[in-house]
Amino acid sequence: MSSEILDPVEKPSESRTLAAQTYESIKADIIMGALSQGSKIIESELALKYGISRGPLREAIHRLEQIKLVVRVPHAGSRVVTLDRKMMEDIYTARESLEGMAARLAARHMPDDDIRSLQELLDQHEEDIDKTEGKAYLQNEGDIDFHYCIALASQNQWILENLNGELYQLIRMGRHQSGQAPARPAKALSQHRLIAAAIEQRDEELAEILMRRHISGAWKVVNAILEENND
Amino acid sequence: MSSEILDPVEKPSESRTLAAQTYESIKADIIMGALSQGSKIIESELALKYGISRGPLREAIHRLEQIKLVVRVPHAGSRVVTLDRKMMEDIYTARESLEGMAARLAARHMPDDDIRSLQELLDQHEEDIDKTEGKAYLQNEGDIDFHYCIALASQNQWILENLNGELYQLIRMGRHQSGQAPARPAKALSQHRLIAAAIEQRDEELAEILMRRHISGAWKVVNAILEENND
DNA sequence: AATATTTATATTGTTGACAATAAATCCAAG
DNA sequence: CTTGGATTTATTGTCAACAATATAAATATT
Repeated sequence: MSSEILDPVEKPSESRTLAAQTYESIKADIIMGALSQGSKIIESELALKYGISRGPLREAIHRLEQIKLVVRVPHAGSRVVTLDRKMMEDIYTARESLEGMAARLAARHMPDDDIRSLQELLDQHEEDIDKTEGKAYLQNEGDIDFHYCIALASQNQWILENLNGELYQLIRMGRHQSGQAPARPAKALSQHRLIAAAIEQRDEELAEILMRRHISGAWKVVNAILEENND
Repeated sequence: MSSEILDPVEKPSESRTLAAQTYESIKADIIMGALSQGSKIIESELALKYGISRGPLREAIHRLEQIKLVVRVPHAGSRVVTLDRKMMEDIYTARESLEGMAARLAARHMPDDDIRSLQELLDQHEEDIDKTEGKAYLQNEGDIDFHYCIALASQNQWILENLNGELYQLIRMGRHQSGQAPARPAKALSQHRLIAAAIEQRDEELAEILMRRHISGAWKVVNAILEENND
């Protein structure tokens, strides 16, 4: 269960359509901040930049609009989304709801072997924390790894797609903007272990409750950072 | 709070783009069954049918793909989605999670005036049930009205958009396919009243639990119908 | 006759030009 | 100066032709 699992279909960029390739490129540029929040997106400009025509670029932008990385108003144009506090709150609340349910479903459906793998993943994270103390980036990716495993184990396609395809992207973008914020890796790890244990014991109720607490706690930290930064 | 609230932005179709108009048309055709499940979508054919060129039609199809009414495979084409039992289960589960949270948030945020309006809406539904006994269609739309009000009252944009824009559409489509199935309007109404009461009392926990029970109960009914029909 | 290979056809992907709209600029009147 | 309205410009929306790909049909080979 490596970190690459996060980009599920990474076909050689040759075989995919231009629209799909460009979609991935722009998405990465937005998440990593190369395209900054609120900046205007001019189709002809970007088409030139990515070396394609406006057709496929348009398709890419529409897809980005659907996952809420881009805001578009007819005839007026598109901008990179601006992540304000309220939007982040909405996202974390939706995530708490869906991921709580995912944890419940994981406790119901996850095969024993996969639960063992999940716990090995947490062992790996523990090592990483000891070794690379302070380097928040890896911890964050590790954190997403764990949550992705739960979403996958829910075996609920809708929940998986919405968490992985939309909510996690927005949360990543938020992190990159407010300077790799979260961290507190040790506390997160211990909570992850409790959740995994609940799943192992097939305790659906507990798994859901613990996951919801975990995420609502994460939100409180993020919220504090957002409030002191600005707004 | 009339039924029209369900299509929030109904600008005169003149002012909108062709892509947007066509998107609405095709969406309606799919939901009402004019385009049947699993049928192939040929761009040039539909473009002719709706009297536009392939460009905007393509945009409409991409948007339909995003709300999962259409399944597309690159270079091969698109088909109207096929709602199998597993997919419906996933949808109802996601809905249970999100709408449970919406009920919780409604109990927290909904203004007193709106709660009164909500209860008047339920009075209206009661009259409708007495009058039009048996006519399931109105009851179903009424049911969606109630749930839409809750989603709106959550004041969570992400949850609102995903319930209203995606999940409700799929559920409507499912209903039209399996012949206006659900009904049981009296039982649904009494549950709606309990939920509204919990919201009125600002009991978040109860509102969430009642909503989840309500939806999981609805799923059991739908599931039974699906299993006897086929599969 | 069955299977593999090639050819043909239908359908999607991509492009550049054109039309329609909205934002920006400029000018005139107060 | 400021403000209101016309004019220009930049940008998006739409179209029709072309290229690339996958499915279907036809042919050849065992």
